[in-house]
Amino acid sequence: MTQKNNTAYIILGLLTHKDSSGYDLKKEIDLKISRFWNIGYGQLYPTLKMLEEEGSIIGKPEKSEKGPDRIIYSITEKGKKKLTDWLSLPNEKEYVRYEILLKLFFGNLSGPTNTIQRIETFQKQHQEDLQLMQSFKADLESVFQENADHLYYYLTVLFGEHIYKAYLDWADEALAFINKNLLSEENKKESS
Amino acid sequence: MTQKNNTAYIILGLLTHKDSSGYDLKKEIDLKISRFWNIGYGQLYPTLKMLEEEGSIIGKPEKSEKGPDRIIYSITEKGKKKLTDWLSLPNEKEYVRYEILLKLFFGNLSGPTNTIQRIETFQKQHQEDLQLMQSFKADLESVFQENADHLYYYLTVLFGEHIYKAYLDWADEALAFINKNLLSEENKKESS
DNA sequence: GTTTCCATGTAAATGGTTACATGATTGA
DNA sequence: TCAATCATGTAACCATTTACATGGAAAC
Repeated sequence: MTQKNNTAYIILGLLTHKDSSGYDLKKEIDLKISRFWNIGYGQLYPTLKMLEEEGSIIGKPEKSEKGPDRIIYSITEKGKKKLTDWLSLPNEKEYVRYEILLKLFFGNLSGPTNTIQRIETFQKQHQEDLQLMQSFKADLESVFQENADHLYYYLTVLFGEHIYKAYLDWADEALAFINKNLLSEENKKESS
Repeated sequence: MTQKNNTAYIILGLLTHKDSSGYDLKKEIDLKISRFWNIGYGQLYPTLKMLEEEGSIIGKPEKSEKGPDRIIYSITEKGKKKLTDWLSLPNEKEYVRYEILLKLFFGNLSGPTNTIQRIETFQKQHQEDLQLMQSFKADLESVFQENADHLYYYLTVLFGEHIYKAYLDWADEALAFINKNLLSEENKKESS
C-alpha cells in the first residue's frame, strides 16, 4: 500500500537474475520473497503489462513442451535504470499489520482462555516458519561462492530467522505472563 | 488490507474503554495501536459514520471548552455483539511488508556500501522504538493492579520489545556478515 | 477419474493513503 | 506572528485481494 508499485520493482529485480514468464516469477516470489512482500496473480499480470507498455520489459511468446504457451519477459535498459533509481532511494518505514495484537489488545473482553489459545496457535504457525528459515540458511551456506546474489538473499533469510525467533520468544513469555497475572486472578474469583 | 474492516473493531474496542470523539480515538490509536495497526483520518471518520448508520455506535454532539464542537461516540449493545463475535474468531495470518528486505534482496545491483547504509539507518530508527517500548513497559508495570486492560496492553508492548530487539540483533549480524563476506571481496578486487 | 500443475489473464470490490478544506484557540 | 493543536470531514487515487474464466497435460 502506502508506497507506489513495489510489485514493479520485484519483477524488474527478478528479471535481472534471469528472463522469466509471469508464472515463473510468481513461483520465485512465493519461494523467496512472499514472506516479506507477497503478491498475487491479480497484481502480477497487470503490472507485467504496464511495464511492457512503458518499455521497461519486453515479452516474447514461446512454445512450451508441457502446458500452454508462455510469454518470456526480459528487462530493457530503461527497466534497469528504473530499478537502480529505486534502489538508490532510502527505504520507507516498514508496514506491518498484526491482527493477533489487535485481538490481544482487547483481550479483556474475551478472557484469558481465548487469549492463550490464540497465542498457542500463533506459536505453532511460526515454529514451522523458523524451521523453514533454518533449512534455507543451511542450503544457502553451501552455495555462497557461486553467486553474490545468494549473499543478499541470505540477509533476508537471516531477518526471517530473527523475526520468527522473536515471535516464539514472545509467545513463551506471554503465556508465562498470563499464567502468573491473569489465571491466578481467575482462580481467586472462582475460589471466593 | 486483506481482511475486512479491522478499523471498525479498533473503534468498537476503544469505545468499550471509554466514550470518545473521532479525534480522541485517533490519538489513542497513534499512541497504543499504530505500531501494529495504523489508521488515518481518511479511514477513521468514514468508518465512524458507517458504524453509526448500522447502529453499532451512537454519537452525541458536545460543546468543547477549547476548539470546535466534538461528537462523542458510545458503543451500543449491537456494537458489543459485533465486537465479541469478531474476538471469538481465529486471527488471520499477519500482514507484513518490508521494503528494506526487497532492496536488500536485490542488493547486488547497488553494492555493499549502499546496503550497509540502509541497514544502519534501519538500526537507528529502531533503537528509538525499542527505548519507547521499554519505557511503556516500565510505565505499565506500575499500574497493573488498576485495570485488567493494562495487562493485555502489556502483551502487545512486550511483542514490540521482542520485535525491535530482533531487528537490532539482525542488523548487527547482517553488518558483520557483510564485512566478512562482501567487503573482503571488494578489497580483493581492488588489490588485484 | 480426479486432482494438481501448467499458464494467462480480467473485473469488481475493498482497503488505505494523500491531499484538500475549514476555522478557532493557545502557546512560544 | 507563526506554529501547533483542536476538530471534522471529503474526494481522488492507488494498491491489493478475491473471485471468476479457460483449458490442456501429467500424475496418482
